[in-house]
This record gives sequence, structure tokens and C-alpha cells, in this order.
Amino acid sequence: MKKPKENNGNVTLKEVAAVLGVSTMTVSRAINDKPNVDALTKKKILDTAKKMGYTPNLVAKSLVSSKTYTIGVVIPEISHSFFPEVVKGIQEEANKKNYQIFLTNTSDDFETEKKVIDALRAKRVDGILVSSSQTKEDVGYYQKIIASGLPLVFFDRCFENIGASCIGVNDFSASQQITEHLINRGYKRIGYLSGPRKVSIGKERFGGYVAAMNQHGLEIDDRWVIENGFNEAGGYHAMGKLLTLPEKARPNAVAAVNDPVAFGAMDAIREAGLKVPDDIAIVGFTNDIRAGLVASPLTTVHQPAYEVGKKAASKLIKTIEDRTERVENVQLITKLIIRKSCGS
Amino acid sequence: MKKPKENNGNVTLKEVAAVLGVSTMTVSRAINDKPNVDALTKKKILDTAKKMGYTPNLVAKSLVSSKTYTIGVVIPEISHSFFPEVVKGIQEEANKKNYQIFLTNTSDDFETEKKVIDALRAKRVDGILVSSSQTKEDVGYYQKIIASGLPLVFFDRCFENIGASCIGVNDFSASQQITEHLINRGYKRIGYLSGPRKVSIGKERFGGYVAAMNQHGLEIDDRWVIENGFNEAGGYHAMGKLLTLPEKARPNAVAAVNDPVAFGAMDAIREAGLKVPDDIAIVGFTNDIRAGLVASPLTTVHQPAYEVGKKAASKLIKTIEDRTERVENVQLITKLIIRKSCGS
DNA sequence: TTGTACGCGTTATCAA
DNA sequence: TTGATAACGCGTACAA
Repeated sequence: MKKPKENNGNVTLKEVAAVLGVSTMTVSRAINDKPNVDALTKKKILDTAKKMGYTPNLVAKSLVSSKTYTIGVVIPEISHSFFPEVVKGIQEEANKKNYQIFLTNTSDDFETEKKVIDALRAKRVDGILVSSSQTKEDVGYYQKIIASGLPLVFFDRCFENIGASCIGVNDFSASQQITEHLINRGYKRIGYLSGPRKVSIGKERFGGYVAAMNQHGLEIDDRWVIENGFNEAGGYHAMGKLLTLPEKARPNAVAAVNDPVAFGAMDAIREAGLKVPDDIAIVGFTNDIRAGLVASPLTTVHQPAYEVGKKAASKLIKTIEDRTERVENVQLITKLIIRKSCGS
Repeated sequence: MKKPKENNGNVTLKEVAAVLGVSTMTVSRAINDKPNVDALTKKKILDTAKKMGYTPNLVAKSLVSSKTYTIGVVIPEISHSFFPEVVKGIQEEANKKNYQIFLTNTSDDFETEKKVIDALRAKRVDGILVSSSQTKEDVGYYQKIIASGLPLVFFDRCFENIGASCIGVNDFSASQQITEHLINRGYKRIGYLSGPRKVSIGKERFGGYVAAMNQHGLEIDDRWVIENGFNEAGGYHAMGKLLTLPEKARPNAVAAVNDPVAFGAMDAIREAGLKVPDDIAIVGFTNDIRAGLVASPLTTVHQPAYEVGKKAASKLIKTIEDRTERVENVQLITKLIIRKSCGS
């Protein structure tokens, strides 16, 4: 009974209508469960629609309604275990509200980031969720997007005060807390392996470290703070640089901007023939899936990744469906996880 | 100069045309770089289009062309470290060819799987990439999809011989090889922690284990093969069941269908006060990011996840763009990774 | 080189 | 309760 159709084999309202000798509008009404359609004709329509394998064409619907029920998700590195959890949270929240997500990975490259966002806009996503790889200097790009009216919510790596909501964690105070933990354990010579400080988490976490050091009257030697990427390679190189210092000029503890950086640093320490925490203590930030498993289990800050994703998606969808939804910065609560790498 | 527009602030061809007093077709031609348009008018058009912030509406384009440059990706569990790598491979291949991906996570639930695929079809994706959670019994669902003409490529967890290509690894021979490794190390009482055997990887990997045992004339006690889920909980319960056997009726080595199952089993072993590999040796499959880090580093099979994703996306796009592309089963090559958990 | 008419699949609106 | 018409934004096919 199946005839070959031109349109990829997809049945249209018109075709269903033709079979029953009614108008497409009647079919449309029946299928969308509108009130004003006769019970019997409705039944007939639903039956034959099903029989013919009709599925509504959401592309056409979107063209009419200017609504795609689609959101774009832009993340820097899906291999970093924090992000799959976030994506899972976004996913579940979005699906519950009948949205689909376009996932794009930028490999921490801002040019790619701009390109994919332009592609998402062309596809007329209803809004975008962004964890940016970018430095503050190019905040103009996002200002333009926000000005254009496209709903945008940042998560994890945010630009604040430019008119978009931000869902993150208490980076500053958590970083302060974990640094204090090192101080309380007796360390005074504490270095910092920083990520790009133009990105919110880079800046905030570094700020927390500085605050803790200042508060306890501890000096920060300029050479103890090294800025590099957010990944293993970044941590490896940063620690390598630290290790070029003569032993007595070196810190005997370091805080890392995140766990991957801490793992990279641990590799560098091991390769230098040194031990964690005996020679150098180290703490991270994230609670990566590997944090408790490495040779010297990593003291770190647990981030509620799944909840960040859920909250970010929920906030974005609210913003999409009610443009008067207010802009806010949400800081979810982290938890200090003490393991062996800080000498506990 | 910006007037509020009705359509979410998106500029249309018509609006650009109106500003310059030309027809929409001329604007369309200029923007799509068609040959037949005067150089000067073209320049003017491009300038004002840019000034007005014109972006082509891909929704409208898709309606005309029946092509969305979008593919749906269906995975069972994004938290399992194998999948983010696969997604990364899919992502990069797809973006290179100008496709976007809809990512959906089914949490290993077949009802969810069907629901999201229906949603993807309604959005008129050009094709779908599926790693199924489903058992062979409901192969009919996929047969219908394939019959409908929607391009479909399976990866990792496949249904074979139903008309869709499948990108996986040499599950059978790799499982046989790792089981033989246990045998060569002197183990004779080897159990198997299986996943659902209706899924291709469940069946193939189990088959490899059986083949290795048979080949070496080793007996498989029925009670040594436990079927459960593909995750930590599944492995934990399966091993728990094995441990209820009296010690001398118990295997002293087990092969797990994948690494998460092996990790769960290790937890159960530890909780029973036993040691890996001294009391029970264990091997996995996947080379999860944690495999080398756990207390007793896991001997396992490395799967080229990124390449699986890349190849799957490439095959799907080829199938989309040339419907005569032939159906094929691709088996990428794995590598045995020997660590301590098998007593090496 | 440029413009007009029409259709993609759907729904809002108004008329019957 | 039902149907005809127009519109969403764009591109093909044809005419000017």
C-alpha cells in the first residue's frame, strides 16, 4: 500500500487530507487535538494518519512559529569529566521540557566557539548555553549576542555583568577554603597553578587563593604563580616551570585551578623524581572521576556538575519562555574533599 | 537605527531587499554568491546585509530542501567514559562536513530510546547514529526505521544484518584474546560477568570467552556466567552472586563484559574481604579512563573510541549524501592492555 | 542582470 | 464543524 513519496517518504497533512477527502485544516485540527472538530471525523483522521505513518514536520512548524524547541550547548572540552555530567543534567532537564540539544565541542578554541555559535543561530535555536573558553577582551562578541535578544545562559565559565545569567559554583570561597586547608596543615610556601585568569573561574579561584594567603599573612612569591591552560598539558608545563626554581626557592605545596591541571602537575613531579605529598603537596578543584584513584589521591573541591547542568538548562528555558525572567548569578555549593595529596 | 522586528530580531532577505529597493531574489543571489548579479549591486547588498546583521534562516532553507544538515546521536550513558570520546569523534567529523549533532542520552532505557528517536525524526534529522540499549526482540523497531528510508548507522552496540551499517570493534576476537591471556597465566576456573546478551557486544564478547574456554578444553560451570547490566551496579551485583558460591565451587578469575562492570565487581570483591588478583583475578574491556588508576590496575582491551565516532559519523554522512552507499560492518582494531589485575 | 510566481508543510484567521 | 486563504523565509523555474 506504500507508494513512494517525493519527500523522503514523509507523509504530510495534505496527503492525509486527500485520502479522506477533507481539508488539511481539519486534519491539522484533529491531530493537534483542537476542540472544534467532529468526534467521528477526528477518529477517522487519527486512524488513517497513524496508518499512513504521519509524523508532523517540525521544520515547517518552526518556520511558522519562530520556535524550534532546540537549544545549543557550547562546551570547551567534553573529555574533561566535569562536562559529561553537566551535559547529562542539561539533557534531562531539556528533554523534560521537550527541547532537544545541539552539542558542540570547541576544544577550548575561541574561533571555533564563535563559528559554532553562528551556526547555531542560523539554525534558529531558541537559546544557547555556553561555557566559554574566551578571555574578557572579547566580551564584545557576547554582548552583541545578548543585545540581539537571543537568550543566553553561561555556566561554569562565565562573563558576569554583561546581561546574561550565570550558573556556577562558589569558586572564590571554595578556593579560599582549600588553600586554607593547606595552610592549616602547616604549609606556608604555597604556589598556584592558574588557568587563564581572564575567564571567570580562572579569576575567582585565583582570587580565593590570594585572599587565603593574605588573610594568614603569607607571602606570595611572583614566581610561584604560573598561568597556563585548563588541562593536563597546562598543569604539566606549569609545574615544570616551578620545578626549575632552586629547591629552597620553591613552594612545597601548590593549589591547582582544576583537577586535570593537578594531574598534569603530578606527572611532572613524578618525572622529576619527587613525591606527592612528601616533597610537594597538591590540591585540585572539580573532583574529577579520577581524583580518588590516582597514586596520591587528590584533595579537591567537589562541584555538583549534574546540578549545574540542570539548573543552567532550567534557567535558560525559563528565559526563553518568559523574556522578563531576571538575570541572575547562581552559585551552587561545593564541598571540600580531603584525600592524601595534601598530606592529610 | 535598529527597529524592533517581529521575528525575534532576525533580519530577512525581504527586509534587506526593501532597504535597497531590489527584489528578494537579487539579494538571495548576491548572498549565495551566484554568478548572475551585477558586481556593484552585489557589493551594496552584501554591505547592507552585514550592516543589518542578516543571517540566513536555515529553518526556511530546510523546509524547501528537505535537508537539515543535522544528525541525531543516541547513546546509552554519557557518563561511561567511552562515550564522550566517541561523541568527540562524531562531533569533529560532523562539523567538518557542516552538520550539527543532536545529542540524546537514553540512560540505557529502550522506551526513552524510542521516544527520542521519534522526536529526532519529527525534527527531520538527515540521519541518526545509534548505540542501542535494546535487546534483539525489538529489532522490529529499527527495521521499520530502516525501511522508512531514514539513514541509520549503529556504533558500538549494533543490530547486524537488518540493513544498517555498524561501526564497532573486533569484540569476539578481542574477548577471546583476553580470556586466553588469563588461561595462559594458568587460570582454569574462569567466570564471565556478562552484559545483556541480546545486544551485539554482549553476545560477541561472551562468544569470545566461550570460544577461548572451549579451545583450551576448559569447562564452563553454568553458575559462573552471570548476566546483568553494562554498568558498575551490574558488575557489583553479578560478582555478589558469584561470591555466594562456596569457595571451592567459585572461579578464581573472571572476565567482565566491560570496565565499569569490572569496577563494580572489584568493589564487591573488596567488600567481601578478598583481594584482586590474589583471590580473584579480573579483566575488563574498554580501557576506561580509570582502568590504570584503580587499586589493582585493570587488564583490559583498549577500544579506539574517538575513531569509532569519527568513522561512524563519516559513514552516516556518506550514506546520507549517497543513498547507494553500501551497508557494511566495520570492526576497528583493539589492543590488549596488560596491567596487574590478572596477576601479571 | 533582474524580477515574478510558486511551492516546501504548517497554522492563524476569517468566512461559510 | 469545516474550508479557503495567506503567511512564515527561502530558492527554483521561468519571464522580462
